Amino acid sequence: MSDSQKFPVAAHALAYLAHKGATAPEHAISSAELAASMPTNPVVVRRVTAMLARAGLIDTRAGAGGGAWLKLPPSEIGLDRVLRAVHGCTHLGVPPPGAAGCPVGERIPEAVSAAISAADQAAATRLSTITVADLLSTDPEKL
Amino acid sequence: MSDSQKFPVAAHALAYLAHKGATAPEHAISSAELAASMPTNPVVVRRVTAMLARAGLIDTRAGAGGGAWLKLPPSEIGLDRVLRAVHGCTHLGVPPPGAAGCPVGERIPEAVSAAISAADQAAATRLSTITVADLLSTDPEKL
DNA sequence: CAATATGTAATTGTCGTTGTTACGATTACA
DNA sequence: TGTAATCGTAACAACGACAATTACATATTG
Repeated sequence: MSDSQKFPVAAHALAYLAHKGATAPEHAISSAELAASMPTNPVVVRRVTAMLARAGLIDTRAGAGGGAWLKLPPSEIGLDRVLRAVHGCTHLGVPPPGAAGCPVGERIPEAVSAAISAADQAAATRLSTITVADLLSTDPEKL
Repeated sequence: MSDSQKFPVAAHALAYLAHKGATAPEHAISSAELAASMPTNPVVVRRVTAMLARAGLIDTRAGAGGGAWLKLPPSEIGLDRVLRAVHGCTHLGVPPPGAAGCPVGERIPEAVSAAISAADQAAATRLSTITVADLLSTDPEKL
């Protein structure tokens, strides 16, 4: 599996919505405007916003004057939820199968897998301490 | 950038060396044997062991009876060092450049970048609590 | 000298992602 | 009711990264 830019794009989009005060259908932001702020392609943005909508973080509406808006206050959207929304993980790799025959050697892959999962969870836990609102603060208090 | 299997391969190789008691040149394990335990290609293993050697975790020797052996006790090799040795990271993505013009929007990418770095560091810190020796323990006390 | 083994370059095939176009469905507004 | 705007998604090509493989110079043992 290859690297994906979905998480940074999602985080940027949510921060942009928060910055623009898009918290209701009347203030929806179009994928074209979000894409211009990256900058990237509107379709790329819609692919991500569709996932964020499925995760319940935003709502979207088609049609003239449509677009996306936040369903929650920016201070209540932890980045771990954003990562999960786009099916992200740390991508540290997948353990090799492990050769059959050696009783000890066969267990190495699952131990490596457990270590990767632990790292994955640690990253998610750290991201949970950062919210979309934090992405807009001018001071670098979040590190 | 695509996913890399370097970290799992490195972790597996180190655990295999520890399991085989390869702690001195006389007990060197060849890349062919390591590759067979994955299983993968010997060249893939050598690419990784070369990085581990540069990081000072193992030593290697060419020639008949050559191969790789550990330079440190397995209990002193934290997996964060292994990850750094293979130049690994969480691969959460790279923030988009951010469109020029909006003074607030321009700062979003660096905020996202800081969040990704924080997640990266959290993952490394978690991996530092797991050693190569832990990968061989039969009980799943590491999670 | 022959056999074994590393380190690295070059090549190929595969796979995932991005960017793009296209299209049907939905919505606002005149 | 008609027109324009907008989403969601499919289809496609271009691109890049990686694994696997072959090849070879170098190093070491016996």
